[in-house]
This record gives sequence, C-alpha cells and structure tokens, in this order.
Amino acid sequence: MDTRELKERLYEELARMGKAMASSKRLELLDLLAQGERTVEALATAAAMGVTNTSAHLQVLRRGGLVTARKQGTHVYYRLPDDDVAQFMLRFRNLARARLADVEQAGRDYVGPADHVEPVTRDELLARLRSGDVTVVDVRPPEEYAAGHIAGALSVPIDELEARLAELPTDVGVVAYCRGPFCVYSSQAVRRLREHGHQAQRLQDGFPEWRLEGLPTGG
Amino acid sequence: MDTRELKERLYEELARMGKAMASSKRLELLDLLAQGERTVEALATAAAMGVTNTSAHLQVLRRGGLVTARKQGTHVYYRLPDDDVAQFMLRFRNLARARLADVEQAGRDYVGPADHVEPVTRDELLARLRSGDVTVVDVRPPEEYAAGHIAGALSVPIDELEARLAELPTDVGVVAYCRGPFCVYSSQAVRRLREHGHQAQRLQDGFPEWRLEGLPTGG
DNA sequence: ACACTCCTCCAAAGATCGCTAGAGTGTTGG
DNA sequence: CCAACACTCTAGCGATCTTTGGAGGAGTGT
Repeated sequence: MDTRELKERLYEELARMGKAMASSKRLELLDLLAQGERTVEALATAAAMGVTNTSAHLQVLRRGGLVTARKQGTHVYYRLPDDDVAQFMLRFRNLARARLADVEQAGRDYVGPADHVEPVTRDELLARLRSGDVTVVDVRPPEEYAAGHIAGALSVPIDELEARLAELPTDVGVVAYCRGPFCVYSSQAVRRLREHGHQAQRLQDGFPEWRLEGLPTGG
Repeated sequence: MDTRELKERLYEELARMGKAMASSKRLELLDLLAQGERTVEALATAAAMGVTNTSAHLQVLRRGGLVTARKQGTHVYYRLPDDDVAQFMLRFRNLARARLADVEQAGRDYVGPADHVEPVTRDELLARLRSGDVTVVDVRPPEEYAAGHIAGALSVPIDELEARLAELPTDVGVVAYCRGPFCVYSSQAVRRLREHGHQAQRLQDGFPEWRLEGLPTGG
C-alpha cells in the first residue's frame, strides 16, 4: 500500500472523532451526557429531537469514541466513556468561547442578561461550604442530581423553585448551579430568588467542572 | 426570539469549531501548521492537494477559529493563532489515539514497524543535552527547522541524511525528532542511521510537544 | 503601465450528511 | 407464545460539503 494512502487513512481515522463534534445536535447530546448517563429516549426528549435521529447521532458519537453504551433490559444507557473525554469536551467549549466571539455572544443571548453580581468561584464556594455560610441548590432536573451533585447541595429543580421558596433561607446566601456556563437554569433561579428577597448568586460554570476538579461530590 | 432557537443557535456556533476538525484534509493542514506558519501554496504542496481546495479548507479553519492569516506581499501566511489552539490539537490527537484503536493502528501502519529500542523521553533528552552526551538532529524540512527547533539541534532534512552521514558522530548517541508521533521522518532516520552503524534513537513525539512543555528552543 | 504571481471568489458536479418513516431485533411481562 | 416497548437498521429525499476549473482582485517587479 502506498505511503500517501496510509497517511490519508490515518487522518481519515482521526477525522472520525472530529466529525463526531461537527454537529450542533451531537454537541447538545454530549452536553447532556456530561451530566450523567441517559437512555436514548431521555436524550431525544431533552434535546427535542426524534428517537430515530437521536439514535443515529449517538452511533456517530460512538464510532468517534466520544460515548459508550450499556444495555440494561430494554433500555440502552449512553454516557461519556471516561473523565478524559469529559475534560476534553470542557476544553473544547472553552476554546470555542475564547476563539469565536459569536459563541460567547450566542451564549449570552441564550442564558440571558448577566447578573449584576459576579458568579461565585468554585474555591470560594468550597470555603463557604466548609464554614457553613451558604445554602447550595442544584436546579437541574432530578435525574441529573441523582447521577451526581455537589456535596451538601439541595435538589430544587427549576420548575419547583417558586413552590419551594420557603425551604430556602433568606438570612444566609444561596448559591445555585446547573449544567455549566451555557445552561439557563441557574441564571433563571438567581433572578427569581432575588425577586423574592433572597441573597442569591450563581456558581461559576456547573457540576461537570466541579467534579473534574476533584471537589467533593455526593450522589 | 424563541428560547429553543437561541439554544440551537449557540450549539450551531459551537459546531463551527467542530466542523473545522471534521475533515482529514483539514487535520493534515493543522498538523503542518503546528510546525509553524506557511503560505497557502506551501500547504497545498505539502498536503498534495490543489491550491483552490486548500484555500477553501483554510477558510473553514479560519471561521472555526483554529487558524489565523497574515498577508505579506502577495503571500498569505496561515498559522495557529496561539498556544491554546496548538495544545488543544495535541490533546485531540492524544484522545483519538487513546479512544480509537483504529487511529493507533493506522498510525503504526503509516509510521512503519516500531523500533526495537524505546523512544527517548523529553526529560531524558533534556538531561543528555545538558551533559553534552548526545547529538540531536531535526529531520524535518528546513523551513520547519527555521520556524523553531530544539535548542542545539542540527538541521538534517531526511532527504539529505544519507549524504550527510559523515557529520554525525558514531561514538555519541544520535537522537532524531520530527513533527510528532505520526510523522515518519524520525523513524526513517533512525532506521537508516542504524544501518550505518550509528547509535540512533527517536525522540518521543515531536517538536510541538517539546515547545509547548516550555523546554528550550532555538530558531 | 504591463505582465506575473498568489490567493480568493464563483459556479457546477459529485459525494456525503441529516432527517423521517417504516421495518426489524431483542427484551420484558403477561 | 404473544403483546408491548426500546432501540437500531434501511431506504430515500433534500441539504450541505468537497473538489475542480475559471474569473477576478491585490501586490510585486520591470
């Protein structure tokens, strides 16, 4: 076999992983999977796409090495294979934010107006958790909380927030977190909490970043 | 504008960077650019593709934020924008090697049979460079050597190796390096050097990895 | 001004991808 | 064994991407 052919073959194989990241739908699925494993149907619902189509995209991701599947009963659970992949996807997103102004802009447009207050850094939240000087709320859907959450966090899905305001203190600061910097939940939560007189702040980034930094988790 | 639409828009923007990495040709161009900046024509020649097509691929890379261009006279020089991108591309390749067995296999098929001897690690080479106990040869094309090389390395392009064997010692070990783990030059060089009685070894990975670790360079 | 070089833009053909619907596979539970 | 369910596979259409050739613009040297 020709040298040029072998080289082409090598880059073709590498491109399998690149192609896996080359679709908005697949990136959305990866973001969901960064929160924990999920079935095809759950992913399809969460990403507002057909099951057949979702399955096809997941095959592309699987052939690209970015997800693995586990079959249990009639369900197939997909997930990120290991932390290297999870970390890589975070770096990908951060690089895109840094290099492409339109990404940053689209993120702001989607998440909504920036808070007047700065988000809490992970280190700061960790310190406040240790001193008991904070209430942390996980505003993601319950399945994602169940798959893993910040140690000591309370699960208050964004849908239930208004109904459960009484559970949250008004004298101690509340910090809300969700999936990551491009997730609307924690921003919405902070806005609503403030409207009801709580001292609310948003956590910098989301749960995957917390976990991958080796900070304490539960679940 | 609808929330769902804004989210779709965000992921569409992110996918621009993904799409940039979704083609074997573009990955090959990125590998070349990791060695230093180059004109469109030089890239086209090196990657064995037409100038028009190369230009089109470079536009995709530029819109994806993975390259920038600089115009000088009639030439346009493309390059990786910063070390974050260079580092990211290394991580991409390493992840692909780790997760996709076919990548690793295609790499072996292309580079040729593994040496009987282990490659030299960067730390080991650094130590031997400091003690003067080694001759380092850069077997990449001269332009790439000129754009940056390991401090103290000798430029001996692979094409000229046989003719310039006399310049290389037989009593001191010779370490050859090139573009990276999927580059054939250093493997070929080691094979030929050994046939002529030199104590030759290959450096682990290539110049970009050396530079990005902050090790001493010249150029 | 002129020819020349390098590169990008445009247009068209061919290949690939994305999505949908319907059939098929495998598992669970009655 | 059958029905129900979750998922994958196949086929087909339209949309997008890749590649090529040719025209056009920008810069250089005579």
